Amino acid sequence: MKADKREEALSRARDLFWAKGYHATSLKDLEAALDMRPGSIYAAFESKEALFLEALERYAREGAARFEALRAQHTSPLAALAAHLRSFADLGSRKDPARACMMVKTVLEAAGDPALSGRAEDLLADTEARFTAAFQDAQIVGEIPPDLNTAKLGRRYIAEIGGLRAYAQRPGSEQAVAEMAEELAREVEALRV
Amino acid sequence: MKADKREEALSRARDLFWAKGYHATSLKDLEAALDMRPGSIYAAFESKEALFLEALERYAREGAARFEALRAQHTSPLAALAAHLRSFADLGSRKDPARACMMVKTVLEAAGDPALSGRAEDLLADTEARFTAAFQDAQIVGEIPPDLNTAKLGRRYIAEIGGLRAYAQRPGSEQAVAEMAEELAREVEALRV
DNA sequence: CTCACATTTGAGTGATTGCTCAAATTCTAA
DNA sequence: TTAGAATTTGAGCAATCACTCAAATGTGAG
Repeated sequence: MKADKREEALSRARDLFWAKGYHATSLKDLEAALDMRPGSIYAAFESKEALFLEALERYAREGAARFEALRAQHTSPLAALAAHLRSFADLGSRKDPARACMMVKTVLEAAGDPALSGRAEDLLADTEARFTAAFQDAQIVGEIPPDLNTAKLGRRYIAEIGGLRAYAQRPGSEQAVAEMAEELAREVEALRV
Repeated sequence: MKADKREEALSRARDLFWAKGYHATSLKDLEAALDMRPGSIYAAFESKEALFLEALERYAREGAARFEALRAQHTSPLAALAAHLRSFADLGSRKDPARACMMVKTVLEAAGDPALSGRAEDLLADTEARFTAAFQDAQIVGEIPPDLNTAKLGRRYIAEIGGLRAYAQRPGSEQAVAEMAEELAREVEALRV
């Protein structure tokens, strides 16, 4: 299979799995979404589980890239963290497959499946580490008080985003989500000395 | 089927569904957990979906009762809201089937199934309304400033709990969850005029 | 105890699950 | 143009899914 065709298929699989979750997505669904027959799917990806894991990996990588892009365009680490929160303000009006985070959805759905939940947990830990690193950098450049616990800030930050995006999954929450994203961004900015 | 036997079966079903989610729970699993044969399950409960909905309803009712009990034992509405947050401090050491909220898990897992996600959304809205009402009462008795938006406070409060409990689902989070619950409780208390 | 009724049983239903593989098709290079 | 390799096809596999129902068992009244 050609490399870009494979990427395209992986994107579609990511969208399907993100929207419906692992168990509710059948191979019939995947066949239709990827426009591939079972044999081709199993030739390109090892199994439904392996395809899911690769799609999840891709989802996490894209999210990390978006955050790193914000870090690159903001000199201030704190400004990047605030901008990242503000990027969820329009969560309600996006065409995304789901509003909640695919890693969080996986940890909650696949609690009994170590291969899936374990990988999702690791990817969430990586994500949290990136947020914590940004708070550390903010502390190093003197943006936030030196006595603040950056690990605690990172945990709180990722928990806050998880809560916001799970809330956003509820219908009619668009306005509330926009307000809450702005409120969270201001709270991060209020850490500035 | 005797009434208390039915209640017992419903409790076990709630635990199984709460732990594994709707799709990952098979009728075989339920037969074993309830110690009932398929015919009896279908005689007592209409279908797997109806059983799940009744179990979810029960979960929500129990959660509401716990919060109302806290409200009854605290004269101060704000103290009840803070105590409720502190009740999640030991989330990590409990024997509960799962650490995340079953209603949130359902909204995220059953996004494509209106019967399930719709009911879970409604129950979450009820829960949010109870929190909002507590903030309103706090405002009425003059515990918090009269210019605060209690609907906003209620939304933020339930989103915060959702985030905390989803975070708690990750392994090794016990200590962090205890700290975060305490931190959230103090922030609610800090609203006091 | 007996009988009528209510409940439980579990083998078995058709549908669907993730997945396989021989055959058909497409691609590559000489 | 053509032979050989690589890929795709889709009918069909065994296993499992949610669920049914005739038969067995349990229950309460007389």
